[in-house]
Amino acid sequence: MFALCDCNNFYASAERLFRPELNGKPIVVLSNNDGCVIARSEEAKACGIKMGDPEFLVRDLIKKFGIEVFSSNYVLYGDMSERVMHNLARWFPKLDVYSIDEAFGWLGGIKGLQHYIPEVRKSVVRNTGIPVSIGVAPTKTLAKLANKLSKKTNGVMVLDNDEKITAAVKEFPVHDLWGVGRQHYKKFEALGIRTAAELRNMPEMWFKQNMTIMGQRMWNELWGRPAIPLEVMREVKKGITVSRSFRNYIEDPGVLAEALTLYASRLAEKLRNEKLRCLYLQVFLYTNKNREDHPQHFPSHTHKLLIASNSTTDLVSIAVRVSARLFRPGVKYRKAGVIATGLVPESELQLNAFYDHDHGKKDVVSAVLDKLNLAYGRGTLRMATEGYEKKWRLKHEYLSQGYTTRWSDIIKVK
DNA sequence: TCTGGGGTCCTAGGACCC
DNA sequence: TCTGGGGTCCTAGGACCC
Repeated sequence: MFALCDCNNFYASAERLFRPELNGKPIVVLSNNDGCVIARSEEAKACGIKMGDPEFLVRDLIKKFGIEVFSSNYVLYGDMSERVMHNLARWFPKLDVYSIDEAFGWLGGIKGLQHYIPEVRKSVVRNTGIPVSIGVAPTKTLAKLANKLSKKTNGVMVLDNDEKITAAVKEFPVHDLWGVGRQHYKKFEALGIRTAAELRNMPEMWFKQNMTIMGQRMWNELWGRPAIPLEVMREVKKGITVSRSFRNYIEDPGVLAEALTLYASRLAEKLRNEKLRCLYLQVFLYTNKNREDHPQHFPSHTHKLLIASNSTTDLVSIAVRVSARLFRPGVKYRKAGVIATGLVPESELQLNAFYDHDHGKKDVVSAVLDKLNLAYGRGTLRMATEGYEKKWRLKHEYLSQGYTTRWSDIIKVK
């Protein structure tokens, strides 16, 4: 049996934990650049704010209901997430951390789940202050479904026999199923398939033909046969991305180079943190696809490195060079990013016989960079091409404090 | 004026290999 | 008239996830 544990309204709950006067009040958390709503308390949902709503379109609702607004504070959410996962890990023989606010727990032969699961839930809420919901079923897909249903009751739903599963899928809307997005839903709608029960009654081959092998797995999972295994070692990443929207449009290649310098520097830091180097560096630019009156341009290029690297100077110089080639005059760019792929462990550096490598000099520079920036704050020492003014930098007008990660921000008790 | 960021997996097609 | 079979690697694009 699998348990899917999910934090309720995670970012909103994390913000409210340190502002208890907001209990019972509507609050929302905005995406980076204060662009759109990515988390809502139950009270905010009741005000009619929807997931993904652009902030400027719901500004009137926010004012009308006095909704408290927060910018994303990922340092805080990351730290709270660690606490929740640490607590969950004590209750399950194996834990598969699936996202910042969700984990699959494997229950092995644990008996008496109807009593055990509520205990898990109570313990996590007591120890972290974050409310969680838990759904239990024989497969991951059904556990996700049980979890959704649990949110309407007391936060726990255990589907441990066929009768309970059949009852649960009977009226469950297909678009709420794990693995069904907008495109698949459109197809189901055209065929008149509304519920999970109706969907799983389709033949296996129909799933395979219409939804590739992913659909075939879903079909098996809906019938209680596990097709998606637990992944306890999820941390081996395939790629690492740093990308951001700009506060304003960028139309100047020099300013674009500033942004790419910052992103590539952050990417190099992330690689070094994970003790990885990359063999490929992809650079991409985006225009605003919501503006039909703007010329659109989504160029991208993947550069192959001769030797895998995680050095700031290497990645920055490639990113700046590539971005200059991708840039087209007269286009308003909205977003840019860098993606590192072909990741290899730092310890397994493969040298190139035809390349005059630097015998580790760049590693020394990177180490100095990391040491100074750790001691004196991120960005203390940086590449000159990053610029000084940075008018394109993210908007973060409603940022809360680093309550659990910065000494000066710790809450004082009178 | 104002619409996020970071991922995964799958498929198809091209280039290349023997 | 009629031009193989079996691979790998890479890229681009689609769909989905939180």
